[in-house]
Amino acid sequence: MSDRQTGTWAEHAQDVLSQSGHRSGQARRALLELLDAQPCALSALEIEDALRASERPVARASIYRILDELERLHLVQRVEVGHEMARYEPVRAGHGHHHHLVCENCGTVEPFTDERLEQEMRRLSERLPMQVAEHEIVLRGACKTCADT
Amino acid sequence: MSDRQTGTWAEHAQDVLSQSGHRSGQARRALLELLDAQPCALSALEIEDALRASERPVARASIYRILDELERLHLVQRVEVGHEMARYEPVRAGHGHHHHLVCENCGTVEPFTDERLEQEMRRLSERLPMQVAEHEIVLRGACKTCADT
DNA sequence: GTTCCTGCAAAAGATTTGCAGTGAC
DNA sequence: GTCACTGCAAATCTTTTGCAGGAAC
Repeated sequence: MSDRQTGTWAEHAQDVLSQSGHRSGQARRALLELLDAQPCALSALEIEDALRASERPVARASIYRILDELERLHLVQRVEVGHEMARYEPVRAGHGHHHHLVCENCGTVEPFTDERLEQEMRRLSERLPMQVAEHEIVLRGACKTCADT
Repeated sequence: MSDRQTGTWAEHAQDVLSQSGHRSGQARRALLELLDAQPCALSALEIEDALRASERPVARASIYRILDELERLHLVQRVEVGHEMARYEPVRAGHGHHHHLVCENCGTVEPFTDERLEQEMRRLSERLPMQVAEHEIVLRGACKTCADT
């Protein structure tokens, strides 16, 4: 909220982390940079593979621990898109908020945004018997490629 | 679509099952009745416990197999509400379609419905580059009880 | 009688935990 | 020097699979 708009999400995350008493290790740094470069959500195992493929592998347990902590600090959002494993993506203030299309055939996950939908969600949040902190919307079906086949 | 409106969901499910070439076993019958009596989604393990508590226990493997089949036939919907396991609930034509509020504090899951939201989803489905078959919406936050504490 | 349904036991896959060594501050 | 961070291995938990006996039609 009170951060400059300049700087990457990874830098922002580092700030938040150090302000909440964390030290800076290479595993978390690598993970933050990887996530920052992604257009959409990655699973823990995909993160492990990606980091192993680059020059800095990170142990699976560390990945889960780091993602856990990032989620607790609301720096990443966990997204459940289906039968598979959980996925994680950076939470970027303002822009970047989006939802997901999941192809039931090929499993592809794509992001989408819609302002009217967001308005509707804000209205809903007022009306419901709950203090709503976040929402998650998943649409399932056949993606263009699979529908045409 | 072409079924009478009378009869329970469990009966309807039995019909669909037999029409698609399934026989009728006691495990599936017990599971259908249990699901039919629930107001909201149950996990496979909760189903196992509930059935064991009643007079007709069903093996865990059977529960998963049956839920799988029911999902394939669109008789139940799988709902992912968080870190926990998957949950399943009956799909009732027309009425009964709803979404979920999840309390991040106590884990309670509650259903809600909203017609304007559904309209918005229909509009969205037309506009997106995907043949949308279903949608799932989860709101997270603090439920009334937890928010007041 | 044939084929599906079910239970049991074992396997698989994702995620978590315990512990010891290394590194940040 | 202290305490957080990380890796490795083992454990845990949910879900899946293989197989054999029993039930439905």
